[in-house]
Amino acid sequence: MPAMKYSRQREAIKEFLMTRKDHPTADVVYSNVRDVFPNISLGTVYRNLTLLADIGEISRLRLGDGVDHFDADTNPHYHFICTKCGRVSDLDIDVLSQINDIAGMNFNGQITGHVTYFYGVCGDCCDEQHS
Amino acid sequence: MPAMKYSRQREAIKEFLMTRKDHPTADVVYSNVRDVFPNISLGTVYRNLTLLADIGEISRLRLGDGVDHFDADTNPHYHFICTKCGRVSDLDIDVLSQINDIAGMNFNGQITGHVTYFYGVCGDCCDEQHS
DNA sequence: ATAAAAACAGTAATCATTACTGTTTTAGAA
DNA sequence: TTCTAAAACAGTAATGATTACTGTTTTTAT
Repeated sequence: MPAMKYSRQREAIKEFLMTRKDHPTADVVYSNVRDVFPNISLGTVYRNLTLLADIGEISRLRLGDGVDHFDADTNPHYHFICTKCGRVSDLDIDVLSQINDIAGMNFNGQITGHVTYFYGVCGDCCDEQHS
Repeated sequence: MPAMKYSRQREAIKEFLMTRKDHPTADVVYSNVRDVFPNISLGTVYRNLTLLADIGEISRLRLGDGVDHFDADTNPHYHFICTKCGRVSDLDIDVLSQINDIAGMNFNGQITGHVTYFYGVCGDCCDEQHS
């Protein structure tokens, strides 16, 4: 556990993430932060995303599409992923903590949490189907 | 969509999966089916697992640990993954279809399903802590 | 100013998974 | 039971996301 030092690259990564609510992948972060630091390396982006996630300043989302997404909003909340366009969006519902208890009823062990994401067709893709 | 032909390898893969309720990875399937078909290739295992999943005879689980797990039980059900030993087990609770409706309340789009897995400490790992 | 620790850019390595290639099986018809 | 086209195979190469390594540059506290 080495002491963390300030870095302009890390700040830029965090700042970029905060401007986006679509939970970009490391690659998207990379190509955008490149506008500010033209020769930042992809390794630096990955290292800092991992580092920020480890200290809890951002969160890493695994949504079953094979690539990690990152979110500057660390408040527990749920996500929706569109099966048509792949876009990720936030859902405005309370955390379903009661389902941990339901799951634990017939289970021999301790359930401390769950990961849930919803899927379907997003608003924009629904509109396209009607036109 | 080519017509599917019988294959002994595919049958062995399916049969092995049915003997296990711990949802093994492709690699585990590979090393076990190798006992019956000593020179089956890893590619064949992957191809058949994907094929079986596509026709709905098995299901593919993405539990956030970076590797795919496979399950011969295709009835919709939930899974638990132990944060200590990594073991995966089935949970005996009803499908929480009502949470799709809850999630859809403040959402502009159609929610058709969700993926949920629970985590915590399994029975065996709980026991170890007390000894 | 100095120096140790941390971070960097660039690149190589890893690991799960998929794609390719030439050979073998399967299955239905001759 | 041949024969033949399609499908599957074994073996291997390629892909793609992510992590690890290396020598250089920043940071930060003395």
